[in-house]
Amino acid sequence: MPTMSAALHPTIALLQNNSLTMVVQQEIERAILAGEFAPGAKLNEAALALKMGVSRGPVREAFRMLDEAGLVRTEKNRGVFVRDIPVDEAVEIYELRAAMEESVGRRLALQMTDEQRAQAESLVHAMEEAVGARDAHRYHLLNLQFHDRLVEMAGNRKLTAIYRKLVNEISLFRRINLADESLLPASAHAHWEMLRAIASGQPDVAGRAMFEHAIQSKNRMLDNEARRRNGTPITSHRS
Amino acid sequence: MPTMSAALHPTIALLQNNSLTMVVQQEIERAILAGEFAPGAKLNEAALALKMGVSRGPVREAFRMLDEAGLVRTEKNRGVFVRDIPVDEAVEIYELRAAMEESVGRRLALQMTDEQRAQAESLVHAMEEAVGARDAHRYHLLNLQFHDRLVEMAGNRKLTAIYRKLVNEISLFRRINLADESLLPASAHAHWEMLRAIASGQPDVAGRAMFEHAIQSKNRMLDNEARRRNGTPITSHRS
DNA sequence: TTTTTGTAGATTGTTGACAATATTGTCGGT
DNA sequence: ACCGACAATATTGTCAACAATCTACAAAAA
Repeated sequence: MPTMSAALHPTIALLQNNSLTMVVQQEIERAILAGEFAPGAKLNEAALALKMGVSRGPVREAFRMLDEAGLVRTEKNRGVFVRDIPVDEAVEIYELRAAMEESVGRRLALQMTDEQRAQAESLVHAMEEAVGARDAHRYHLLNLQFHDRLVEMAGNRKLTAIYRKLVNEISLFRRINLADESLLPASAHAHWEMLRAIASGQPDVAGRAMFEHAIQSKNRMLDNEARRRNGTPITSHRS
Repeated sequence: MPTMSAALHPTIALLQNNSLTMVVQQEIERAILAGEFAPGAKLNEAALALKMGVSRGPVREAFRMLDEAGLVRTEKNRGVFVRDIPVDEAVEIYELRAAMEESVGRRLALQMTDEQRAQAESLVHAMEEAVGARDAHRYHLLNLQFHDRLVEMAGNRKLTAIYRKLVNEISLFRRINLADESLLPASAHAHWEMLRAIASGQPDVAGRAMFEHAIQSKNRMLDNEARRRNGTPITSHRS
């Protein structure tokens, strides 16, 4: 019997490369990021194992991975809980992400290809369409994708991997953080500005643009947080 | 009976917070970073479990944590191996670290206290003593400590945690990377320059100083790598 | 009422056994 | 000597059972 390419049998390749631990880890991570487990919620080993049709061993191993990745927190003899990111840590993540995006901007100013720029521009176009359709959710997804692609284009895989982990963690912070629709047009415009800064070929300009954009994102988050604490009065937005 | 602070009973607190998995994870991590397991070496579950007097369960859970932390790599049905960082990934880590240190420099220029500066200066003094004693190993440790402290002083715990993971990973890259003694005096001088740039209070100057220092560290690594491939001719050093 | 104590149930921590897979060694054949 | 097939061994993947710990609730004491 001739050996056939595993690519032709995706299900076989799946089982060959993915241990139960990996499958369980990905499924729990997906569920957490999808909001199916709220931040602070307790994850029950036996219940999860039963639901996924495996024993507790793989579930426990998956828990250790998710803990190291920062998505859950483990308390000895008490269990694991979906992490609830405190505000100060969210601020730290936003600021660290800003520094990383600044670095990305500098790099892209020097090396972004025409094809890459076209790809990024098509994403902003799609964002504008989402704005026109008043589809804040779709806009949010495209926004995430836009930044992810830029980071990826910088070509530093380690940076990309860490950036994605940070994005995952920040998504655990107050999921009710959808920008209100009135801000979307300005946000779309800001993305054109970033691409223009990158296209200028000046690393400092591009880096500064991406940094400032990320800091504004942090400030919006802080505004939302303050509004929430004060009983949601509609305040003016920071610069 | 009044509840007593756990801090008064350190041994009790130790057992309460450390599961076997945690102990095993820390011990394996220590052994890897100490070079007791060479990069690429296979880690045998049963052997490790036997040596540490536990069953394979906690060892497997520790493996998943170390995998997520980037210290080992897991191949299904084949086992886990100490990661051997390829050159291109080492370059990525150095460049990412440079971006992070630039961010640290900027922040420190604005917020470093006199006490913190004195602490940093005392570390550089100790480094100069190590130079005088021709103690390259001690110099190396102080160098690591100096940068770690600066990063910590920036006050972003997330950044600090990720920085330390990067330092751990880079230590898996060609452990025979000790700088030759002739370079040490210049290196010590460079650290004074960084502190001076921070003390200037100008974020751009301080950030630039720390970035350049990190990039030089990357270039030294690349020089060593090239020398190794060419059969160790003594080349001139990059700027 | 409030606090404490004790017990039953549930949950996590750990272990050893079994199944699945990979690695090593052996034996003919060429 | 070299190569492939096949058995023997070792190692990893998974599971189910047992031990340790925590939680909830009720009874007893202050």
